[in-house]
Amino acid sequence: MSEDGYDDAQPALIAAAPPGPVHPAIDRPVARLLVDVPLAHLDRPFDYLVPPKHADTATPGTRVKVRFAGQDVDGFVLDRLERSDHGGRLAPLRRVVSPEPVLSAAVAQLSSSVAARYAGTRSDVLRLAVPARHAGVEKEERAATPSPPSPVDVVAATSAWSRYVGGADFVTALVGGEAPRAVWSALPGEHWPSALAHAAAATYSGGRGVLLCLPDGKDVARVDRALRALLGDEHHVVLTAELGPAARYRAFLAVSRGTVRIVVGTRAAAFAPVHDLGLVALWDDGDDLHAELRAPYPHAREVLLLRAHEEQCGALVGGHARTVEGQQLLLSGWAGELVASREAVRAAAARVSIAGATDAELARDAFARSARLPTAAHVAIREGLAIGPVLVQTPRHGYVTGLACDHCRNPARCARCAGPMALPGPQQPPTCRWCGATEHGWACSVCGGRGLRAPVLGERRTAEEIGRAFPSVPVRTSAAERVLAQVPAKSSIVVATPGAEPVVDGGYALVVLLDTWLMLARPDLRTTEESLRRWLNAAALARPVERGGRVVAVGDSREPALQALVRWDPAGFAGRELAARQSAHLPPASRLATLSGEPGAVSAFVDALELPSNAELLGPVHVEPGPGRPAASQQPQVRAVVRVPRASGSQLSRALVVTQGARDAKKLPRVRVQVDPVALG
DNA sequence: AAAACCATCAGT
DNA sequence: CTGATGGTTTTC
Repeated sequence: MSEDGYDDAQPALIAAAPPGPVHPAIDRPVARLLVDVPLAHLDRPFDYLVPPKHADTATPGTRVKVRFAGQDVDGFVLDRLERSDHGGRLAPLRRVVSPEPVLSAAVAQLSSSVAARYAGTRSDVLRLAVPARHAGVEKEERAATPSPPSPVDVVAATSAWSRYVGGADFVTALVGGEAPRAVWSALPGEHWPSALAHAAAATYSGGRGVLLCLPDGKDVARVDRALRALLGDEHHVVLTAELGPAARYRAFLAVSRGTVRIVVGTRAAAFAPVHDLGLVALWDDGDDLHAELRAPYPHAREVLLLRAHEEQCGALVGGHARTVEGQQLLLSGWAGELVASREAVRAAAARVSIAGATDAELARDAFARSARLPTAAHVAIREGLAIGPVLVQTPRHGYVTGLACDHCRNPARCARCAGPMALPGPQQPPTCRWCGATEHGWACSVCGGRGLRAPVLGERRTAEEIGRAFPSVPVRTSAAERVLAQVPAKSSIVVATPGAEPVVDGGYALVVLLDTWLMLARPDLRTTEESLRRWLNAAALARPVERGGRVVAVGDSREPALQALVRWDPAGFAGRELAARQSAHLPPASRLATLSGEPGAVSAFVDALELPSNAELLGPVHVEPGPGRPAASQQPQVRAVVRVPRASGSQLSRALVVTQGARDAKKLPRVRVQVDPVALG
């Protein structure tokens, strides 16, 4: 972490008092502030004179308005000083937007570290960190400081963690004001919202604040309920974007003012100015919802780890799966492992089996070809329904946009450029999504097959098929547009897309994972890791083996990720995956940045970069104008990739900032820089 | 977006 | 050598 320390030290303040009009002497008449402009070369403090009428309100952390380069811009006061080291004359502060100190010293520091880590600007980070002001909320009567919590049951907290080796010690350390750091492999069936709430309560009982980050609103709601059950209503707040501006600012103020010191929220909550932070926790850190979509694209895990480092607090990174980044934290010794014994894992897990979808099995199994459901899975559903609810996980509609060979199921690739094939319309021949070539006589390059199938049917179609196969059983669906949080513990079938699986009291009798081969066909760096994560998360919802719980994965039993699922071995898988990344020079073993934009800009950027000698440069290559933003510029887009060994990561980030700054100063076309992007196709 | 800066050069 | 000019850099 220390390699990321942001060195923005200013020269000593030796200059004489500012020339120009002298105000009646006020205490520290100079305000040092960050202005809200997105240009990299202006990401440094600027000094302004504080007029006497603002002497008491323009305090560090407040929002102000200043005249900057001829226009009115917003800024945050970082500090008040006796004198400035700026040679020229200082302009006066125009207005104090609000005397509310919304940018704490800790978060100001954090913003610097995050900007440095992601080669972005502090103003971009601050836009993510500090929610928009809502004047009405600010005027509301201050919420009363809650009465001290009823004594937290530390024994209960300890016992909630006692199934993990070192779990009790972890809780004790949190209570005692220490800063333990752990990568937690949650047991299948674990009621993890309670476990997180217990860790929070333990930290709180030791007099410190807590920050819990969850992937989505549904998970936040579950932890919110667990915290209410443990501490009542007044000791924590929920902080998510979906609250709306007023409620969000109200929750933020309660935290910023120190009224409330436990925060549960989604990725933006990672910046919440919790007082006396004692623990930061992140659930399911492999979920890509933790990656911010706006520049500089920080990942909640990295933000929280930087915070744990800077604010010297405990850290808990947990999930059913283990990410390679989590594995890296263990390998480097930064965090310790919080896992259950093999026996405890075996006892908590369901019996996992693989229903074959190999060539030979499919050839014999007519039902499997038509309904994607091998006979073994069909039988398992029938048996499962006899004792409880059944969950069927199916890849999202449109999850894979390409076509696949209907015989060997390998993704169909363009003969010319190896791009993915798609059907542009109902009566049209397959077309390459990269080069646009149409393919009238397509043949599979692996098995020679000539049939194509559109591989993803989506959860509705799957539900229809399953409904036909089990006509007497209610079939529900849960997917992105309509997510069910919970289903009753009755015999029924739930078809859900990954991440939208409802929970059920007592667990599912059976969890079926459909089309595992499809998830693995995605052309991305993290495909296998991500697939295993999704399977583990669904499989963790099944009952333990002694209560008849089963998991059936439809796929190829030779697939390593499926074998890791059968053995319930997320740690072993992460270890092997990290080793593979190390030898392939991929993150997190390396630090990698993508530079995208129009061709001339990207190559000029690359030429100007002062790369460390051990850097590798790949590309630039032409890329699809990503589906992300509408056609703002019809310019062709290219992408270059730069990577360096992990130890040189901060050097790379600094070089990127320098080049971006130089280009911004010359008003050259912008190049989008993404450091360690989550997806790299 | 506006001001300050700077190099260049025609006119003295 | 000076002052006007036009493009570039800075922005407190």
